[in-house]
Amino acid sequence: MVRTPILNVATVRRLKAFAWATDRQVERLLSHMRLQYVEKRTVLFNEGVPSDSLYLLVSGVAKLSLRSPDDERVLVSLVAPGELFGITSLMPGMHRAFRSEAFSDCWVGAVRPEVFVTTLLDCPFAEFSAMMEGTVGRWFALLYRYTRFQSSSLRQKLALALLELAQKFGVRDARGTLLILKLTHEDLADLVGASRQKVTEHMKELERQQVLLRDRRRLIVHPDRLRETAGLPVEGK
Amino acid sequence: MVRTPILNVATVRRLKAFAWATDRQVERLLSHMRLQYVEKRTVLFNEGVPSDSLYLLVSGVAKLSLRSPDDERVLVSLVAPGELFGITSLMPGMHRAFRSEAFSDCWVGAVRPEVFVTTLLDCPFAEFSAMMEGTVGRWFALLYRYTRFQSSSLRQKLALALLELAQKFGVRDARGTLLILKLTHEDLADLVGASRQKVTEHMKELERQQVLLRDRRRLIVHPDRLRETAGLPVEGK
DNA sequence: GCTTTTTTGTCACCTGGGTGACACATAAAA
DNA sequence: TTTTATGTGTCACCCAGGTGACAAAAAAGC
Repeated sequence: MVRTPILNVATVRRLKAFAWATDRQVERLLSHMRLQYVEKRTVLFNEGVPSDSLYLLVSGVAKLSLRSPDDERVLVSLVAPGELFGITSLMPGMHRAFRSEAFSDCWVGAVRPEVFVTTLLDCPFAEFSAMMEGTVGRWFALLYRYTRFQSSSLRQKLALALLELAQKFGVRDARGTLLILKLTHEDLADLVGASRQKVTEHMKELERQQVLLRDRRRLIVHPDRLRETAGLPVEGK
Repeated sequence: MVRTPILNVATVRRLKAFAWATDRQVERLLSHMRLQYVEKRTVLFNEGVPSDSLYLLVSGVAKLSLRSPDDERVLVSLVAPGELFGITSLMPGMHRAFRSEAFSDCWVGAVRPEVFVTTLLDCPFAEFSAMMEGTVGRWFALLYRYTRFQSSSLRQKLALALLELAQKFGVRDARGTLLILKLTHEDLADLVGASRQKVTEHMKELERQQVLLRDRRRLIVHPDRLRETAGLPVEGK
């Protein structure tokens, strides 16, 4: 049988979690936290599902991972005791970016993000949440792109990078999405971490496959086809 | 001559920045924002320097980059008008993670992070800042590792990953830093996005070079030497 | 217009790391 | 103990993508 750990202020301090909070705040937070035992290899949440809880790892090791286009698992990070995870729950309506599962047997504490914010910060959740999205939301998107890069071919990386650019700099056009940027192949190479020559080759190929086209030195891309070549799920499919 | 843009509530709304804030809040924020013109290729801030300002890109395109071990520039991201950047300033004492420079001629607005937080959130900066660090700080470290990965060899990626693990799971030991984790080469391979076989080869080699050693199935690493093989600046050098 | 610089396209060649295969070692289960 | 599974070490072979080199095309200066 597994002994339930004691979760009090002293334990939290030892874990070096919530270092900035006062004892009273920690106490209040703990009173709202439900402790659960998660057996090795059990999935705590899956990527893509709505995120309604924030987790504190009390003991054991947790694992964050991602399913790549070619169906491999990318291990994004290992979570140590004392760490908070599942922080997509702090941004409004955001879905889980990664899957979380127990790497070893774990004890985790779960709280509702609203409770977390209001007890520790004394500020309405909706406001804090909007603020987070406005400031770190984009950083999260970057992390997402980079973790995807891990297991992608150059072609896929290019598609991923172009998709991001289309979101930021794209305007609708009769022929697709026009990027209001003059980018050289070298810029793209720096963005995906590849050589200029290979980028040229792949861009030619993408053009041939009608994934994108060029009007003088401006790019016009076709987001759906980019998603396809990037190995992402295509909208409405 | 360059015409100074008008920065008022309407402009901000058009840029879709601070969508969650009220008109009054935006007005107050703008009154504290100093607008500046940044010519193409000019560096706004460098990686490693203290971060004391938060920026809003008003027009043009900005660029975030990183210097890799072998002295190349990794283009991390392009910033579009309406985006906030320089958000390390929202975490206490954090230094700039990336260099920012103008990709094209830009207009940027700069605010002090304290002003930003207190006008938009009505909560003491120190508290918000600590909260940010406690929640998204680790995510930032992840992004940092992944951007470094971009231009690294497998050996360097391994060193980088092991350093992160040493920070999270390491305890001091007579022989170095002991990782209190049982990791297989396959786990490491998933973490750095490589094949199990090559990881085995490189781990053997690192062992031979006394960068790490193994006690049964536990790793003992030497952080300084890891930093060296990862191509990071070594402490106290 | 002409000249200079920057970008693009395309080679041939090299290398780091992926793949499959298989022996050996270690651990867990019976 | 023996059996069975799970890691580790090491091959030989292949391929995506890096490198250098150079010509053609486009932009930018003048």
